[in-house]
Amino acid sequence: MKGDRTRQAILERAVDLASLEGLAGLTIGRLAEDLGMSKSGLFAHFGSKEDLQLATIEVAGQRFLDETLKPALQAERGFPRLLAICRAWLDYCRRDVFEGGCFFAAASFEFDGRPGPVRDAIATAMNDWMTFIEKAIAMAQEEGQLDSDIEPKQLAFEINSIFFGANFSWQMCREKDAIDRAWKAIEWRLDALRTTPTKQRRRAHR
Amino acid sequence: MKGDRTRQAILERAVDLASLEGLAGLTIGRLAEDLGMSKSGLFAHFGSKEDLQLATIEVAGQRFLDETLKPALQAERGFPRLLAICRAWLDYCRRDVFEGGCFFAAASFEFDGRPGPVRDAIATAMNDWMTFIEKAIAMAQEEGQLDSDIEPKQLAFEINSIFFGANFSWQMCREKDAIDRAWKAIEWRLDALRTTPTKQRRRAHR
DNA sequence: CCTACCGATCGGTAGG
DNA sequence: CCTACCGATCGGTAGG
Repeated sequence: MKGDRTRQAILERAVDLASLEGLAGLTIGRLAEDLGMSKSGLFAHFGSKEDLQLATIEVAGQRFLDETLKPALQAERGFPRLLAICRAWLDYCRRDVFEGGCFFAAASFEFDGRPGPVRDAIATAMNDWMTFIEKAIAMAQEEGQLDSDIEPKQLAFEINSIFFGANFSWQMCREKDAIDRAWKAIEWRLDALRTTPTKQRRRAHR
Repeated sequence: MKGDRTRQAILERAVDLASLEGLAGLTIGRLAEDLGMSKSGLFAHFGSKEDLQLATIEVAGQRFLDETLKPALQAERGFPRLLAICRAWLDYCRRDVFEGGCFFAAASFEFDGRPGPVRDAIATAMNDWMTFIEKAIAMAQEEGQLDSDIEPKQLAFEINSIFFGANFSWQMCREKDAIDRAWKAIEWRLDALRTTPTKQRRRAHR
């Protein structure tokens, strides 16, 4: 019980530290010092550094799910939900849900050249995420609200690219209108692909 | 003379190593072993690790300029040059000009949470690059070939986002059609914004 | 450009 | 969860 709470506290801090200084740059000594406990005491919760990294990825995924994805799923399926997901992501970026920006964007660019279980876990998480967007797109098409000519994979690629761009402008360039630009780009693209639009709704998300 | 050649050889290897394992993950010992020389012999070419990192960024910029930007500038100014720059970037991605993918994309996401001179140097390089794209867009507008209603900063943001997305799909997901998807996205966007198009040209780059 | 070092920190272990 | 360690590697220096 208490061990579980400690473990969770370690991992919550590990997630933020990793978003700031990298998942590879995460060191047990630094993390222990940050939490005011001994290195070996912290280490006892994990079998190896790799295990710590894998557990950190899992907790990051949970936080993303709780803070971003689940709320967006309240929107009605189809076009509204697709929009809600995009908005939720940009809001997650703006709110700095992870101290150093999107954990998964950082981890992806950090580990794309480092084969191993950590890279595989990040790739799986990102793949799940991309598949999730694709399904939201396909649903909007099934509802007859989105042009069926566009391949869901293509549109998901474009939307996710804008997310990377937003994270970059926000975290690296500290541009205040980073999120606005990203939202404009997504809105233009989705509005152009929209079918049977309601005038009221079009106005609502402008 | 010989010292300069050695220094250049060290930095060329440093650039590729950094693109694979990160600019922070770059260690002097690893680099020296890779090049078959002593740690201190290598270190003597630089005053500190930070100097090595800053020199690595410079050489990466030079390689990008030589292999990607300069050839694209052969295209006639305006819309053709804007297209050529985008094509050149996607080709640079596909050709793996840096062993582990785009050095600057990786460095941006790695250092956005690590204040200091290294982060500043990467931010400056990225800022120069974004400004360069913006100017290419503005030129196409001046030539009357691109819709003047679109803000150059906005379109540059969108194009650069697609570049990040392409690098991610190519390096992390190992998707063969990553570059095709990115090219499609850019082509669609630019074609929609194009004014006074020639039928012949439109067909040529489809 | 080398050998031979330095103190600090790395991931990890022993034993309690 | 701790103290007290381990060998390896880190960035960096002295002296040649």
